[in-house]
Order: sequence, then C-alpha cells, then structure tokens
Amino acid sequence: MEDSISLHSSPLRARRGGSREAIVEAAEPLFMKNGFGAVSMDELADAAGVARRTLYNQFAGKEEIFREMLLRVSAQIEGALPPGIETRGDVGEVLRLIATEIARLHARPGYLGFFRMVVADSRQFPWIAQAFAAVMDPMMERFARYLGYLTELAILYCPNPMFAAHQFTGLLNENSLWPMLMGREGALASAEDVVEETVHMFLKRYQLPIRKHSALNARDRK
Amino acid sequence: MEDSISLHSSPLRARRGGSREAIVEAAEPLFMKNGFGAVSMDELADAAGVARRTLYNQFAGKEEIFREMLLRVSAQIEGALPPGIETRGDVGEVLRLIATEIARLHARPGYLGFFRMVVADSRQFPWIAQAFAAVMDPMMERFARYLGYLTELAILYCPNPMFAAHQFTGLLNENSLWPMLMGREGALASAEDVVEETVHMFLKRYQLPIRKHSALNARDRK
DNA sequence: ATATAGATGCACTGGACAGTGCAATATGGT
DNA sequence: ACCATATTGCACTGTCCAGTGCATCTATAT
Repeated sequence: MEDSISLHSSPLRARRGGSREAIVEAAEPLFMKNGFGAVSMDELADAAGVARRTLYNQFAGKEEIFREMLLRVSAQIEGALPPGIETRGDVGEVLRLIATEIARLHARPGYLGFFRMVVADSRQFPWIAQAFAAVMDPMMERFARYLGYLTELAILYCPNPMFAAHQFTGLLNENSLWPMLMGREGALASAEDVVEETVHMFLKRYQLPIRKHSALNARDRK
Repeated sequence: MEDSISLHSSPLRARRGGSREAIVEAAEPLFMKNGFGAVSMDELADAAGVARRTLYNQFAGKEEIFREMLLRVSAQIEGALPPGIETRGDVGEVLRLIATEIARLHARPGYLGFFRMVVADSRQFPWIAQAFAAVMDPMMERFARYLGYLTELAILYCPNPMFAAHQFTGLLNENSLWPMLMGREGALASAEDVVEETVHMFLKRYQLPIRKHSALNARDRK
C-alpha cells in the first residue's frame, strides 16, 4: 500500500500514488485555520486538487487525514529547539536563545491557528491534546532538567525546576500567543522586548546573588 | 414582551413567563462544556425542562440564547475584582489579593470550559472574543493603572504598566489555567503556591530597591 | 367562569455533511 | 499493446440539526 509509492513527485500534479502526500499537505492549512469539525471532505478534496472519492481510497476517513497532518506539524515543532543549545554561552545567553526560539515558533504562520485548533478540538477528541502533549512535554522536561542542573551547580536557585520552566513560558505566552488567541490583532510589545523582559525577570528571581561579577543585572530595560 | 414577566419564579416549574430565565440558566453549563456548535436545540430544551418549540417562542434562535448566556457569565466575571481593593495594605498585600481573586476565578467550576469555549468558538464567531475582551480589558486596564500609579509614587518601577500586568497574569495562567486547557488533570502546584510565587517574582523585578525596610523580600519560598 | 398569553407536541422543510458502491477512465510499468 | 492500479464522477444512503406552521392545551388574571 504505502511502500508502493515511488518518490519522484512530478511538479505538474502528483499522480499515481502521490495523492496521500498531496492530501495531507493541502489539509494542513485548512485544519489549522478552521479546526477539525469545520472542514468538510469536499473542501479537503478541492484543496488537494483531487476527487472526493480519492480521499476515501487513501484514508479510512476524515480522522485519519487529521491524524496524519498532526504528525507532520508535530515533527516541525519538535525541531524548534535544536539539541546542544544548553552549552552555548552563559545562563542568560542560553535562556535568551530558548526564549527566542519559542517566540519564533509562535510567530510561524499557522501556529496560532494550530494552537487554537488544539484547544478547541481537544474537547471532542482528547487524543489531540495527548498528541500535542507528547511533543511539548519532552521539551519542557529538557528545559526543567537544564534548570535543575544549574541549580546543582549553584548558578541558579530553582527548588522546583518544572514550575520555574512554566513560569518562563508563561511570561512569554501571555504577551504574544495569548492575546492573539483572543482575537487581538497587534501584539503588546515586540518579540525582542518580550524575550528580553522574560529573561531579565526570570534571572532577577532565580539567579543566585553571589558568584562572578554579574553583568546580567546591569541591564535594565535594555 | 419582556416587561410582562412577573417575578415570582415558583419552585415547582417556572411557568408563565419564567421560561426565558430557565432556558438561559440551563444553557450555561451546556455551552460551557461543549461550545456553541456542539449543543443542539433538543439538548437545550431537555436541559431547561421546556418544549423545543418554546425556545423559538422566546428567542430568535440558538445564537440569541448563546449571547444571553455570555452576558450572564460576563457579569459574574466582572464581579471577581471588587472595587477598592487597591487601598488595602501595601503593594505585596494588594498584589496577593488580586492574584488570589484571579486564581479563585480560574478555579470556579465551569470557568475552564468557558475559556476553552471562547478560544474555540471565536474562530467562527469573532464577536465572542470581542464580548470577552469587553469584560477583561477594563480589569487589565485597572490593574495597569494601579501599577502606573505606584510607579509615580516611586514604589514600583513599571515603565510599561500594561505589559507588566500581562506578565503578572501570565505567571498565574501558565501554571493553572493553561495546563488544564491542554487536557492535564492535576495542576503543577497548589493555587496558594502559584499566587505566592507570582507576587514574589513580580516584586523581585519591579519593586524599587530603596524605600522603607522591605519586609517583602525577607520571604523566600514562603 | 372566561379570556388570554404563553407552552406544548408534532409533523414538516431544507440543508449540510460523512461515508459507500459502482462503473468508467487515466496512468505507468512491463 | 496490455495489465494492474489509482483515480474519477455520480448517485446514493443515512444522520443530524436549525428553524417553521399549526392546532391544542394550561395556567393565571380579571
């Protein structure tokens, strides 16, 4: 079934086995924008440039298309924080890097719609939230592990690293993702400012006052 | 039409004019839990203990019922922060009071579903987000005004009070509302701890180091 | 007791949409 | 040319649901 797909993918129109790819690809922006319930199979077929019936030849139903699309997007998100960034520069530098990557993720076209979709459709389909958590949890755990590690080294003081990690992302979300989710158009501040403020506030709280002439506290409002 | 409603509301069954009330009241938990699209008029009628046809006698359609329910809930939320709390105690005390009230609001049964509903259905009906913003914005503005006032008094240093206010709520949301929204069951920390940590972190960042022996910084992790 | 406003039950219409069966057709490898 | 396989178009079925029209009932005010 699936292994019979030859990988040439002609530029004109993906015929002969390439339809699965084309369908999932076309489904992505649609599901992102409108959610699971509000996208009909007709729209899906039109967007993919494929007959309605082909959808049912390639997939068991609407839900399987949605699942496949979710896998694609998850893979994209998973790659947002590349491995090894924990070793670049000092604490402030690493935190700024992490915050920047998260902000960049939020700014990706369609990510907002994706988030909205997850919140909305998890009601009817709890497995959506689970799939999303399966992507986000490892990232948060990695972040928390990093904070715990720095605490052991007496660079930070985070008695509850996972809690602190959520505070960090909370500071980021509230001024970018969250307002947009509620239908706001413009952001409250530039992405750079949000990142700077988040790192600054986090360090003000968790950085141990002792140890090496702290250049990080010298900066106030950039 | 509406002014003909006599206000007796018999305990047996709200007959004779009381049906509007009963319908909106019954609609509240339903719309909260399932959102606008996923509630049928039949369910609505059953829940209100009223004939399906009566819904159409009292309301123009499903949307009007929803709108009326939204007004009810908004009124409840609006009363969460009673006026005059800005004068009780010092900064830390007031912030703790505000945080506690917000946390209490989040913990209200159904509030989570309400939030989810707003995020979900604002996609199809932008006026939902607007109605919600009409309730939340004044509260945030009041909070920001308070922070600006304290900055003028040189008690805090908040160059951007609205931004700071959102940071405050962000710290609160991320550890309670947000995880639940994504299908998590248990919270990451107790509501009290989240409140304490939020106030602590906020003051660490924005309280001016000078002025009167600060008893607020003496407390670390409660 | 009687009139009246509101409540009820029921049978409709019309529309949207997921999913199926089938026969005709196009495509690419051999 | 030939065959296997994917694709297409179309006509279905079944379901769910919002909204309407109408005749009948019921509680309350007078």
